Amino acid sequence: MSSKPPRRAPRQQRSRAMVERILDAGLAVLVEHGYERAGTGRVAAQAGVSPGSLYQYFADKHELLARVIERETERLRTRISRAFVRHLGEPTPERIVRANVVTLLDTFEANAGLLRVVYEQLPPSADAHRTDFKHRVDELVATALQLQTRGGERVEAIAWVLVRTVENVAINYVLDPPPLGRAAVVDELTALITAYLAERLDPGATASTSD
Amino acid sequence: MSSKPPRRAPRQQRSRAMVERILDAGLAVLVEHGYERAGTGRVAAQAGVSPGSLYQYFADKHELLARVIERETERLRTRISRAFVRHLGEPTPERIVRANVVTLLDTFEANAGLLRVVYEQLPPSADAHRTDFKHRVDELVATALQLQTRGGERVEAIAWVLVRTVENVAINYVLDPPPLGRAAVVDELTALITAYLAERLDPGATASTSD
Amino acid sequence: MSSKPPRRAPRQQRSRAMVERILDAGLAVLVEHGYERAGTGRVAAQAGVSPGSLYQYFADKHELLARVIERETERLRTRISRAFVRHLGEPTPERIVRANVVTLLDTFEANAGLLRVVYEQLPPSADAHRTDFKHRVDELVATALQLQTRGGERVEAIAWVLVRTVENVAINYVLDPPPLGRAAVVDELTALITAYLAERLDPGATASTSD
Amino acid sequence: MSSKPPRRAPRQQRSRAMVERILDAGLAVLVEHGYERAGTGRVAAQAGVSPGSLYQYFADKHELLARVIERETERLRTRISRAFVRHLGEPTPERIVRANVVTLLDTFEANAGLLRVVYEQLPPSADAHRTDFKHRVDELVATALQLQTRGGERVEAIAWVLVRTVENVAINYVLDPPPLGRAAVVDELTALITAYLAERLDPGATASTSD
DNA sequence: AATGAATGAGGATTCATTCAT
DNA sequence: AATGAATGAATCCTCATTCAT
Repeated sequence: MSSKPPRRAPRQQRSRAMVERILDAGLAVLVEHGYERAGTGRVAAQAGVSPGSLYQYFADKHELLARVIERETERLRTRISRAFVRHLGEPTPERIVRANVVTLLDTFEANAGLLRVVYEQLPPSADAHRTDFKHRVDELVATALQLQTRGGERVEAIAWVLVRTVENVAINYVLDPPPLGRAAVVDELTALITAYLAERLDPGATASTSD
Repeated sequence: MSSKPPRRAPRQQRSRAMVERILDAGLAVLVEHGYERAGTGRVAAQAGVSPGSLYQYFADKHELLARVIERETERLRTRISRAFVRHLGEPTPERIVRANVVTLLDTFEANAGLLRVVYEQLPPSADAHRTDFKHRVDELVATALQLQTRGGERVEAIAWVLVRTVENVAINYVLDPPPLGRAAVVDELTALITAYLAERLDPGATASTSD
Repeated sequence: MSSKPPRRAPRQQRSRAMVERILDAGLAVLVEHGYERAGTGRVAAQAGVSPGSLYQYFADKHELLARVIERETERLRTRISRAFVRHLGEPTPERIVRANVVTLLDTFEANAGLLRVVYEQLPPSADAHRTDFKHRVDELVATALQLQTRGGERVEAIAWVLVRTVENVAINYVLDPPPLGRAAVVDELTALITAYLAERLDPGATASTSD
Repeated sequence: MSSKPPRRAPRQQRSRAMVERILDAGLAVLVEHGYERAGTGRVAAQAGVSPGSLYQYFADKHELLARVIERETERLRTRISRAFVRHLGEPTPERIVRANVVTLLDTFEANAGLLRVVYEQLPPSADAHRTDFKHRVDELVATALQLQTRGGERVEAIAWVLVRTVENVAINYVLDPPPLGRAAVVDELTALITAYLAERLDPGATASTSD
């Protein structure tokens, strides 16, 4: 059905600038008005561009908004990934975990508006990226665990649980801040992860809870 | 925000039945079509009621949908809370945790359609209830921890982190099922919580993080 | 693809009146602005109705315009058919033919605006009716010829040629009037048909009809 | 109506070639997509030219399409006229008529796509040429009749009726083919014309043409 | 002369809401 | 209380046309 002609990839400099302008405007509108109210008209106006111009570069409204979210998501991913690698130099596992928690909270706090849209208003059609993103992080974390430890087969399950745990605690801290103070959240989250990893990756050390 | 005059609460029995019919229809439409496509027309048709009648009981579309979500959320909360209390009779902490994890996954799996809407498509305007819901669960869990242990001041922070952890792991298990198998998820989540609680509530037992 | 819900058939009196108002407006707009410029906005304005109301009764723009044309075509057909039957009482074939020619020119002249749209601007999508209409006339004329004469197998071919001949001469007389005077056109067209029928249906005889 | 300044007639050879390319493209698009969907963008793309270039040679979209139709119409007219003259050498009037009928059907069949556009979708603005075309044919036929016979003053009326008759029968044969077979159509149309001409131009005689 | 990015008015359609019945 | 026809603002998208390069 939808045989829309693919929009031309911007090659000229002016075009590229225009695309950036539109994506910037899309982000602003998305954050200010939410997904449902992010109309093409509003985006065009915000970008100082005519409505028709949007369609020079994006097949329709959904592609435009998907690209906005894709770009921003990618930015976050890059920042977090780099910090992750950097933090591997920390001296103890607890320090590694803590440093990553801090980075995560910082990054999320700096992008609260975007996260609100991404986590609370994305229609299923635009969902693909969030899902893909997490799966890639799963693999990254599983790999890191595998390398760092003599972790067995459970590594994937552990990574999966960890990623979802950290994600949501951090998201909630930003989008629905608890009356706890940031330090407490960092401490608790760090403790949660550290205890879990100690239990799972270094089983001899302590014991399974009670039995 | 909403300066609309509040509609009269239905007192007649017929009215109450009508409200239920509309809420039922709202739920069905929400689950089948998603938030954006949950139009008043569709809800009215599904309820076998005229569009105008909706406004006898709800100020506008958003109040209607918010009430749908409120009602369903409350149902879930009740079910989970009751099970929580029941599970306190389990013999060991690990068994208590595990039983609650299982209940949670069961309940969420049985309401996947609703959860998808609530967790992926809610506009900010309809968001209030998810938040309230979690705050009440926070209190519940904090209280239980307080009673069960000699846990100190950190109880609230622990409860907050725990609730968010469990919530999201369970939600993800239902809405974006991992290639892990249910048993693995139950085991890991149980281990995560148990290790964390042992660490925090029974600090002497194992290692402390940094100190 | 197009699973548009069928519009409700108007049962109330008010609804029926509304449909008529819209169709009247559609005709007026069609005649004044032509098919391409017959926008839903213009039709609604002309009808003194809101744009949305159009869609209460018509699935889309094309259904609306098709219904306008259908209704008018049917009116013309009825008028011409009745006259056709009436004219069978004329004393000679030549008089029958002449009477029908006159009726045709009269009717077409009275609906020149509509005919211009129907014959010069109909997109293929709206074409079905013109075609159906002519096929029905073909059958009517073939039947009449069969009854009136001992005409053999060629009756269908004769009817087909006759219908197209008369149609276009009459249409051209109205839409692109020749510098001939109406009487001359009536005479010639009558002579054309009469000579043809005499030749084909009464092969042994000579030309002249009367006698 | 069109108060736009007339574009300069192309004098350079390259320009002339460009105009031809555009007209060719216009014809292709017109035949493939119909009048309404014959956008300037599509024509430019088909011609391998930029949209802006169109306006170097044509004041607007309508002039462009009108010129396309003008050129094609002229081609048809030329072909038919030449055949007409050639056919005057046939031995009997009936043979002359038949030969022309055959030529007409052949030519129309070979240009069905164009005719569909011209006869079913032309907006009034592009209509002028069809009209002109027929008037010139009228004169041609009237002259021929005048020369061939001692036909009196009615010659013009006869030509007018004849041209419209033949036109529409042929058009219908191509655009909405009857279930008759080509031979039958040729026979009937020939008979129609022959009988009519005999009656009108040779009034004393009987039906058959003889010589 | 040619380009093609940018324009922006225009058009079809939807849908939350109202109100006469 | 209920109805459902009517509303009309809002939305997405197209396309003829222009103009800086």
